[in-house]
Amino acid sequence: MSSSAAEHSHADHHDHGKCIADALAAAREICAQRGERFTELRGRVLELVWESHRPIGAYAVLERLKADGRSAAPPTVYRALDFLMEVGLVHRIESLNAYIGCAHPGAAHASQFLICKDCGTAEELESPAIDAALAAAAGDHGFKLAGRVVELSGTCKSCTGS
Amino acid sequence: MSSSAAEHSHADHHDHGKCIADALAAAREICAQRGERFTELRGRVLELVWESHRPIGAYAVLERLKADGRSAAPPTVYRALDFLMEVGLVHRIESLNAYIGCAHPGAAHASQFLICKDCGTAEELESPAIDAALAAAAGDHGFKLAGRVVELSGTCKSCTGS
DNA sequence: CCGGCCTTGGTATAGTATATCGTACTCTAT
DNA sequence: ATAGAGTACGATATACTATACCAAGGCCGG
Ligand SMILES: [Zn+2]
Ligand SMILES: [Zn+2]
Ligand SMILES: [Zn+2]
Ligand SMILES: [Zn+2]
Repeated sequence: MSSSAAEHSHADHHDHGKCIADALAAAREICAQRGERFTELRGRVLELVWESHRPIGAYAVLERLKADGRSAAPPTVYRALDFLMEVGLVHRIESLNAYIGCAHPGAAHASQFLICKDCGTAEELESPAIDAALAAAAGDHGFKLAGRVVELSGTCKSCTGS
Repeated sequence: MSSSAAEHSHADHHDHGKCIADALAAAREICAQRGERFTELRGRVLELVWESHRPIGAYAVLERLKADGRSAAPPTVYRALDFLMEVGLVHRIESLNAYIGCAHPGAAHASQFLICKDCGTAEELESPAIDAALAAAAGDHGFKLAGRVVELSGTCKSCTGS
């Protein structure tokens, strides 16, 4: 396995394997509850998204699928990603055209992302204060709020220190 | 000139021509102050962005440039858009891969967008409350904030009424 | 006028996403 | 079991978005 320098630079250098396994187990659970099929392909794509542990592009997922020896094309991965987003297991980062595993799947939530320009990580927040401010602003303008894209870029704590 | 039904559905059906003229005049002023060259091409691109009066894609701008009889290619429009964003005359909407004229150019500002899924308009806000909430959340996580992408989708006031 | 810098033209290519069609699988109801 | 409906996947083609690169022309300070 390979580990980039950026990955090692992080303070919370958790057990990556457990991290992924937990995400997959939770995903299986959630899909079962919702009566959705958590197929082998979908599981593998989710695993790949979590393995990167930072936002990963659809075509990067595709390459890794091919590296498995599996036959795959763009629609293969986009379908899987669309499904995973639908179920709430994956988020799309609009400003990066990339995807990342949801840190708190299972419950509907409006999240925000802190995207480090140095190490590439994207931390998922669920700040009620931000969401309240967004809802208030929308309400002030008679806007019926449906979707939120909140992506903050800058330098994360770990990268600032070094 | 053409006007779509969606455009007409809006309550604040302002004088479009004046709207564009004002934006161009302000742009000329700002570029002069900053010692930047507001060339014919850049002016035309800004004009086209404002003409659409909702987020417009780079390739849509390109088509309109060609319709002028001008020779143009993708880099032509991307260079102009990059310049206009640099100077703060245009914003990019990440979730749409599109561009829109800045409603309050000249001063640095963090803005948010209310994007109507029905009529396609994108209203630019500058909510201090939202920005404060974002800054607070970033600070809580030791994140040094540099860029903000806040794009809310839903249904605008005009479209909700009808 | 010269030389440097910025702007633009032009071509090629990279990167991201979807349309479409056919096949295989899964589940369910007869 | 078998038929049928619905879903998921394979495969090909294409659309959409963005950048790399080099050449030519315009502007401006010397
Ligand atoms: Zn999430
Ligand atoms: Zn970092
Ligand atoms: Zn603005
Ligand atoms: Zn609307």
